[in-house]
Amino acid sequence: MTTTDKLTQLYDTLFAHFGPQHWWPGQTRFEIIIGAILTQNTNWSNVEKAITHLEASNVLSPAGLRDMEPDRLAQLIRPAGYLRVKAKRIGHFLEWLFAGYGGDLDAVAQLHTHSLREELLSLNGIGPETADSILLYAFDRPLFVVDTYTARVATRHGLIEPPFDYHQLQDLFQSNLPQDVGLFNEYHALIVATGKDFCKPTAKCEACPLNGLPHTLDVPSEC
DNA sequence: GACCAGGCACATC
DNA sequence: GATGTGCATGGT
Repeated sequence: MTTTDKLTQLYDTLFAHFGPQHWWPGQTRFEIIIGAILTQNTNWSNVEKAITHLEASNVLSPAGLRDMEPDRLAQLIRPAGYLRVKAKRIGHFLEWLFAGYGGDLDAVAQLHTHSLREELLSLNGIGPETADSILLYAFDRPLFVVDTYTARVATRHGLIEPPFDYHQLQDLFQSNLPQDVGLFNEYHALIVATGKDFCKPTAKCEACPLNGLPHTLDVPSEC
């Protein structure tokens, strides 16, 4: 069985079980970007609370957040955790957005994928996963988003052998699947759904829909 | 009360 | 270069 076959089978199995995920759970480009920063190492339900606060305060826009006191921003996003860290990270992004693009995300969208990725990665607080989430979900660029769930699923199903880094795991998916924004969108969302429900750190994988695939390894007692 | 959650930067060895 | 640690809140 080729890697492409395995990845396709994995996707088909997850899609059959979970159905379409309709990601990203955010309306606007800007909201997706802010959500991508807020969800760093954080449960999405906590992020939703923070975003609700921003919406209720009518500041969920580039200018709205730029004009806000850092302390006040930190308080509004408090439920998402790491409030001071994330307030700073949002500030760094806004500083870049206004300094280079007048606060206009449509202008940012004119950049080529590689240039935009490099610019995002140069910002303090935006690493590979956050950058790729923004590129895929806010700017429709065909990049596969790798997160802890991806690493866990791929390892447990023998798709990659540790140790590996972010790029190696990303390359596994990108080199063996069609470069399709819709596919990458859904695939990552499905992996997250699996992670939330089944593929836990010390997990009980028994009921996981991926059990029974030819490339499923023995369930590890500890991962 | 411990563990986990859609990371990242920085210090230290 | 690899490994460890701080950052913070809320659900299970």
